[in-house]
Amino acid sequence: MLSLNFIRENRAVVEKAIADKNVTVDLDALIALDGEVREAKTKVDRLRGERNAISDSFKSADPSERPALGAKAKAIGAEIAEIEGGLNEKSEALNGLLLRLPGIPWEGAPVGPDENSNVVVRQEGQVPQFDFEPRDHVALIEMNDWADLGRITQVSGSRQYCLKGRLALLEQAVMFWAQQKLSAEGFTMMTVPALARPSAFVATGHFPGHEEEAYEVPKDELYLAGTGEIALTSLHSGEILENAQLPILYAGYSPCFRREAGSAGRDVRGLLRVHQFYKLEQYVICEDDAEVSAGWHAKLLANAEMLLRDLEIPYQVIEASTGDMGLGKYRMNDIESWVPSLNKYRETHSCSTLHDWQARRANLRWRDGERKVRFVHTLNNTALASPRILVPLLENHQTADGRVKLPKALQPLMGGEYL
RNA sequence: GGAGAGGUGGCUGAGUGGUCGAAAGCACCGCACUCGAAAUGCGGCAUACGGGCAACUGUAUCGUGGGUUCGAAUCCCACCCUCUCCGCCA
Repeated sequence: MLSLNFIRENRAVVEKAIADKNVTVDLDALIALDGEVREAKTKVDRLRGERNAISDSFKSADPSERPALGAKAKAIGAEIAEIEGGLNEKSEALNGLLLRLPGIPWEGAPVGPDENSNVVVRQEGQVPQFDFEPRDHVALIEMNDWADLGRITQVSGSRQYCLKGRLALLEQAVMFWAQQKLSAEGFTMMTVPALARPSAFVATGHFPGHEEEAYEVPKDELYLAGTGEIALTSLHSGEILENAQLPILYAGYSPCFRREAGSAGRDVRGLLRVHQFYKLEQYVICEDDAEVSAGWHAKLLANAEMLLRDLEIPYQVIEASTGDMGLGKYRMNDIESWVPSLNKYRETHSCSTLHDWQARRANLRWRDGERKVRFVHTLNNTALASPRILVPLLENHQTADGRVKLPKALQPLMGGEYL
């Protein structure tokens, strides 16, 4: 969310952001509504002041004057109610538009309407050269009986999976390993619920707009989150954090649910795109200084790269374009891991800086050195999302005989060189 | 699920219809005292929106939303949340 003050004073900047982010918002209507709301509010405030003055004089007034005072106050009350009727409607409309307004992207982001404008920043690690025909992860799984990808659909439908045996163990191992790594980097481990209220989805920016991508639990007015970010952002909502509390570093672990509406037929094979997965998420709340949050952005990216390096998975870092980065984001860098069977890199991580766009929605603030109250900056990046990460993990480390050689980092936890 | 209690400022906690944005204490900040500190004394200390160059000022906020009233932290209704006991349960 942007402040109305900022919108009034930087209209051209907002217009450019709307265009660059490839969204449609009626800015003219928004600005007109803002004017109307403010005008009505001023009027109501003045009337309330008058009525308060009458009420204050009520007790000291001569009893014979009281009925007249009461009638006058009541008349003002009616006037207020009338104006307020329209005012509520207008502020709701205004708020609706405000929630759809994009954050201002950073100047360095490539400008373009969608992911085709993304830029590869760099590639790391050695793409494996196999002297045999490499198998895809589904073939490896079937050879080794590492999952049930068929039967489970009769229980839960498509895009479901059931990890089995050593692969099920590997998922736990790699998560625990990553959790320890992040803890060592100063992140506080948090397990957070996937079930959340609509307000939490609004705070992150998922609502309004992406309702179709979330599972709904109507009986309890809850939705299933597709990322731990949703719980973590609202965890401190409404608070004013003290200077000394910042930065807050969380390593959030949660189940994640995505309906994958609109991606029918895409990545239906295997573990790449599923409805339920588990994600360890890096999450930062810091002061609203662009340099400070840029520093954390770099750190979150470096952490993710450290994990991939230790997992011996080749990857590339993407600078997301304005049209691809999402409504509220200031900057987004995806990391794509090498998937041999597809002969290309696929997204496994997404690192985002939101500046104060989410903080305003979540009403999440801090008190600076001069005791002034300001909104914080929020950032998040994947640490590890499974089972997607298992795809490059299996495929990049496969051997000619259909086994998988574990990266050294995981060998102690798994008790051997091979899965 | 059943029965009961309760939600007030950073914290504790007073306040059951008006002068209450809210006593008091703690914490915090400033000043005085001190070589320095402690103790003590004095003062300050919520947030949002609007008006004013400013001093300042108007409105709203006592879990949330409605209602009653000239006037609501205080009365009524709904919801949310917390706690206690019972039941159920991984």
